[in-house]
Amino acid sequence: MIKAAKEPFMSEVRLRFAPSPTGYLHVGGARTALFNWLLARKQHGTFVLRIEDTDVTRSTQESVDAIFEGMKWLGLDWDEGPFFQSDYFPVYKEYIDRLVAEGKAYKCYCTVEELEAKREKALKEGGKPKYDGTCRDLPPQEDDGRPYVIRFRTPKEGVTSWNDLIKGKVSFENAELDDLIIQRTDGTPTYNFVVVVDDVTMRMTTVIRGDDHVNNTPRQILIYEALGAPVPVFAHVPMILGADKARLSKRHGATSVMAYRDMGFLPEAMVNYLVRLGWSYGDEEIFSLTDLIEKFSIENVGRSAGVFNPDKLLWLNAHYIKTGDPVRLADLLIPFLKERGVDPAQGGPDLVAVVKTLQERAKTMLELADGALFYYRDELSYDEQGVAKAFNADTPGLLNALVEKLAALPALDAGQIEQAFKELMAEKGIKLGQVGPAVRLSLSGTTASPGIYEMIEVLGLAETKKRIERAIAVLCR
RNA sequence: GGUCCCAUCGUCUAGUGGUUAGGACACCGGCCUUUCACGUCGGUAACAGGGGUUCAAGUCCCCUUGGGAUCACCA
Repeated sequence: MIKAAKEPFMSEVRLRFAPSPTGYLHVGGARTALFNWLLARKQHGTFVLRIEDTDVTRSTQESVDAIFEGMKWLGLDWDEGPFFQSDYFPVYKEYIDRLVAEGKAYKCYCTVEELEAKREKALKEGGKPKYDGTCRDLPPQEDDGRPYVIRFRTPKEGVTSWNDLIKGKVSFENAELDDLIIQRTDGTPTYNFVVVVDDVTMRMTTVIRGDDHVNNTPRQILIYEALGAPVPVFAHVPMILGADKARLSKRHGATSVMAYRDMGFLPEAMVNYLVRLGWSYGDEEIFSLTDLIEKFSIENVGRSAGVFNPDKLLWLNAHYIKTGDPVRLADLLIPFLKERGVDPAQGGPDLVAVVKTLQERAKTMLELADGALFYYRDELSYDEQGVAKAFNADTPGLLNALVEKLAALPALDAGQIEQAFKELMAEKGIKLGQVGPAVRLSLSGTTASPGIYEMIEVLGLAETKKRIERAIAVLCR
């Protein structure tokens, strides 16, 4: 008998991306999300999105929306969620009460001031700034109205270790850990506890997260054990650094994923770049999301931190613009064009045709937009140096002759246009260099543009004629 | 400072005891060419240092050095 494919197996992998909504989706978070998503997709598992908003004061709706927007842009969809931790406070409370009842957690009445003083004193005496356990062995007592936090009772001996999918075996002496607070004075639970409860209740099998959580992991494992829950497999992804090898931050440039969209990057370039930062597959450089689902493996993620290299991102972006579908690119280009005061829907050459002439000349959508502007502008400003070189007394005659030839063509395609140029050159006994640059300037206003034949074809006869005549009028006085 | 992690070209990396240490970005040069680009061919450039283990070490072990992370009633 064959089992239905949909039937859930205990072996099904479940992963999650769990950002805290306190800012935009940054490239590091995006990469973590991507790795989780890829592994889930590759193993036909489940990918969950969970918003870690237990810090109610720092969490914002704008940040939540920014995360959704970033995920959507990158093409990372989720199977369950989004779940918001703030919706589950009663659940956490229940688990905490259970630990207290079992003696695995206890109330601590030390005040913030007392703790601060102890920390400073310990530091001053060269000791470790750990909680000293003042309330750890207090006899159980009735509440007398004094505020308290709840601390997790960490074993004083033994070793906690795990086999990290990326880093290998990592071990901590329990004696190095102190009794962390799992519930604040105001009754809300803290991060290290909540993640564990959520990962337990959401049945996570694998946790891929940033390197900066390595030090939290032993505490969390201890909590899993106290809860009697299975411990998931961990994979700690190395950090992303700036050019100076310091943790990537705004001063290195944009860190928000959406900022890259606004700077004219394609999501596939971003995904490709991010996945290759720390992961590799032989000598291959170009990967689509579909390739990655097949080829990605967390074991091949490197252990060391990587420097974010904007140049390589740019190269990838140029690659995807060059090889991208012109129809899609044209569509994506419209907002950039509108920002520049051009609306292709209001007339002018076909945008898809325009894009085709520019694809291999643009590294970003911004460059593509800038390069496309001249096609839609009525008034061109002409590059002075170019004009000085390309225009002389013979130019008007040559240009007019060219227009006549173009007008006589049965069809205005690149092949025929080239033919017309050849005839003109033969008849006048000139080389292309004596007329080409002037045509280019007349049509585009610049010396760097798509091919002359391409431009004529895209602009069409009427517009080509108009532009050449205007150039003669303006430049040959 | 304690703890934990990391270490191959400038950068991303391949390498799993025996390689002329490979690829990619960037950079430099040739070619192509109607401009700018694209493309293409070629070049410069790395095993942090020191000890072991071994016939043999970029690969294994130790130390040093250098980076990074973390030590909250943040996540």
